[in-house]
Amino acid sequence: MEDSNRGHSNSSSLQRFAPNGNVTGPVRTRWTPKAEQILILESIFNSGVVNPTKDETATIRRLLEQLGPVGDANVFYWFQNRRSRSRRRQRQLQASLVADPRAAGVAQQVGGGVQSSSASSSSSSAANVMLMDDSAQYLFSVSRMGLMESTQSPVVRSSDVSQLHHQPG
Amino acid sequence: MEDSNRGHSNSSSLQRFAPNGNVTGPVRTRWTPKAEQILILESIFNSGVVNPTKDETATIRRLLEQLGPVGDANVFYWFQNRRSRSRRRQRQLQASLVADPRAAGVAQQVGGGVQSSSASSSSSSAANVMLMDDSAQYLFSVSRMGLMESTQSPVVRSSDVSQLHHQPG
DNA sequence: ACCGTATGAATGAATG
DNA sequence: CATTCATTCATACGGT
Repeated sequence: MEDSNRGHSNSSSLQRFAPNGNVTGPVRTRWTPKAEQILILESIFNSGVVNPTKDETATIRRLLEQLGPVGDANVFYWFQNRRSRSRRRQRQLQASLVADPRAAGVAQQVGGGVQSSSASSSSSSAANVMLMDDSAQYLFSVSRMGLMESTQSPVVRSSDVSQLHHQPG
Repeated sequence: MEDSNRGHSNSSSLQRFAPNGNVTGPVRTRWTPKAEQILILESIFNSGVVNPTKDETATIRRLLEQLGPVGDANVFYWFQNRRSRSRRRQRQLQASLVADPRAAGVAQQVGGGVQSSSASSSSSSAANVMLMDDSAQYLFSVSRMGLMESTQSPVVRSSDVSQLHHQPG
């Protein structure tokens, strides 16, 4: 009963009833990451892992899973969206400061800002380590688990999430 | 001196404090479009431009900017929400009249209702020109400014059909 | 003063 | 990776 890998549909708490009081509705299927999960994800992202490999994704998923139900697809989507949004913000920010140099310096927290190249999870190396609060312990767990070393065991657990495009409507 | 093309927060002296006098962080004030701005936006939307490209968005923003502070993001969000809600209302209306055929005929004004799915800003062509009130002058301005003539470089997408991951390993 | 609605903003999920 | 859709959150605003 490997219910893990696929995109997880939130099924815990938060029951939603139809506006007319009809309960026939299929109670929301979108993953809502918990605050701690987001913290972990952002820590990882900020640590330089902006585009995790398949196994890294699985590892991260396993980590997050300890705090609540989540699937590989969710993690994958999260990083994809994060990169995209990061880049967008970066561009907008750039444009803004070209248009108005006075805005320079304010540079509010818009995200780490992924390296422009095809940074396929430049894992270790010159990762721009930023904040090191409580969530750091999770990162340690990660490194211990081998996220940084991609020491993937030859255990092919049929965890091939290959096609995740078949989500129930 | 165009100080911003990014999501604009209302800068018109609307500082907001929590009811208890507590300044709860980043008082995120949201953009409140002026009546004339909404008129322009709806005119454009009704003229068939339901999904403006990036440069069209910039042009529209510039237009609106003459009536008050606004950013590209605001315009982007506006069209996105307009499309979404237009569709949603259309759906609900449909559902309603399937459920209760007696409701047919009332067909209240629920909005333009984007004609089809992939209507990627079918700008000119057979745009369903509807109302031609005062706001039409703005539209003329728009067309003069070249909103309809997206002189955009050929967008070649990498479209490498990224499965889940494609690591160079 | 509260409450319900309209709507700007954010983000997960998908598609190309 | 870019763009889009759907759903949800947050809030400005009008009604009672």
